[in-house]
Amino acid sequence: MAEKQRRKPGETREKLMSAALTLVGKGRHFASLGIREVTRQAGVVPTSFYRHFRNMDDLGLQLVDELGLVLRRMMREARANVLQADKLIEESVAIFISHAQANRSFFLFMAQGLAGESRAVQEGIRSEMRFFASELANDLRRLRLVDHLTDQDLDMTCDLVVRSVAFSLTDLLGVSADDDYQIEQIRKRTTRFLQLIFVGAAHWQSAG
Amino acid sequence: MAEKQRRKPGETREKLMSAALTLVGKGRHFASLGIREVTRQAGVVPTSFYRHFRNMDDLGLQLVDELGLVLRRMMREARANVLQADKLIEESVAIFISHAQANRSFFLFMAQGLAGESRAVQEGIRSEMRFFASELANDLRRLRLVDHLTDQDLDMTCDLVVRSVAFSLTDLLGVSADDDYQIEQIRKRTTRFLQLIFVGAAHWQSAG
DNA sequence: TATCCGTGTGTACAAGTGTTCACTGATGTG
DNA sequence: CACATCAGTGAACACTTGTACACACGGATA
Repeated sequence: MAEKQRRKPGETREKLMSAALTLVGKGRHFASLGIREVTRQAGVVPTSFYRHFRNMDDLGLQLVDELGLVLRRMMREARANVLQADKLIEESVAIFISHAQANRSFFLFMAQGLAGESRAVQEGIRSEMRFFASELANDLRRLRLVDHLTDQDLDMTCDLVVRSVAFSLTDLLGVSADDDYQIEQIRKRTTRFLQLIFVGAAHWQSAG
Repeated sequence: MAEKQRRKPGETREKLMSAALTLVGKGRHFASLGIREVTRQAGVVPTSFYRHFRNMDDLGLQLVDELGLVLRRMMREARANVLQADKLIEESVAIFISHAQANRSFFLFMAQGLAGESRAVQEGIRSEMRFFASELANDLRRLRLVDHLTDQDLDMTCDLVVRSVAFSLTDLLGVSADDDYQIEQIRKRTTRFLQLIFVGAAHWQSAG
């Protein structure tokens, strides 16, 4: 009989969460994962699951919280590294893509969750995106690059930006992680999307 | 013992496909559906499934084909109804939303499939979206509204338009089907997104 | 008319599922 | 030190799952 493994507090919890992410990273959809499957991947007995989560939806919700941390780290890096305003879009997109690659499973989970089966997870991810968009709006206001836009129009613009980038996720995650050529294409295309949007924003007043 | 039910050819096949859609419409994720579950919903014995599909992925692929038909019907209606160029965006969005409501489960399936678990379904949906975008580009070219754009830039613009609309799906399908207020908000927001994009396209030359 | 084939049916089975339960040992607290 | 709590374990449960098989029937074909 195997000995009971005593671990650092919270270690099994993390193992379970990252086991779920691993399975998602292997191409499975989060909605199709089962408790036994996840515990098996985590190298833990099925009953341990209930010590940390009530069910898979619960685990999903806690993953969303961690996703929030990943996004905040990304924002921080972007703020620190994007120095010249004229390269703002290009560099931001590059940072986004490198984060998406470094946390592939996480972003995969996010893309899945947007149309997922748990309403709560769905709402959580949506809320993270709203937060992201509003932070972006604040940054742009601070940089005084968009003074001609009303707050409302700026919010809309940032919303569209975040959506476009999020959609690029589905492109990015659809290609193999080391297909540099394809990834470069996606980077370029996303960059041009954002440039197009900001050109629109720059002339919005006259058209609105 | 129940008599064997003789049905029109292809009837059971359709029943199975629409049973899957029904379950999706009830909030389930396609990736989590099982063969028995679908056959149960269809009122058919499990073994019948194999007469028409090899597995659930196969059924998904055939749903994608039908989705293509829905999208083409939508395009046809849009071409027939959008008469005045100045209302082009508004009316197109309105038509899209009404179709999305009328075929809620179908579009739900589409939104799910974009980050789904079957690579083939994913690619199929992506391909439908590309087709949609290229048709849109052709229409715009024909209307001579965007003569200043290169073909490539027009394609990019249409790609962005289609993505933005597709993303609105996740908003739309997230609210209750009879929440007219919310739906109206989504309609307005999507319309403004597209207007912003086209303002960008209109000034793209000078900025490109 | 005889025959084949497509399609629907019931039965069967091994494997996997979520969840409960009672048990065990380490850890921190009084 | 005694003890409650937390977090791990294995066994057991009733149930569902995918899939195989043999069979039945109606319509098309020869």
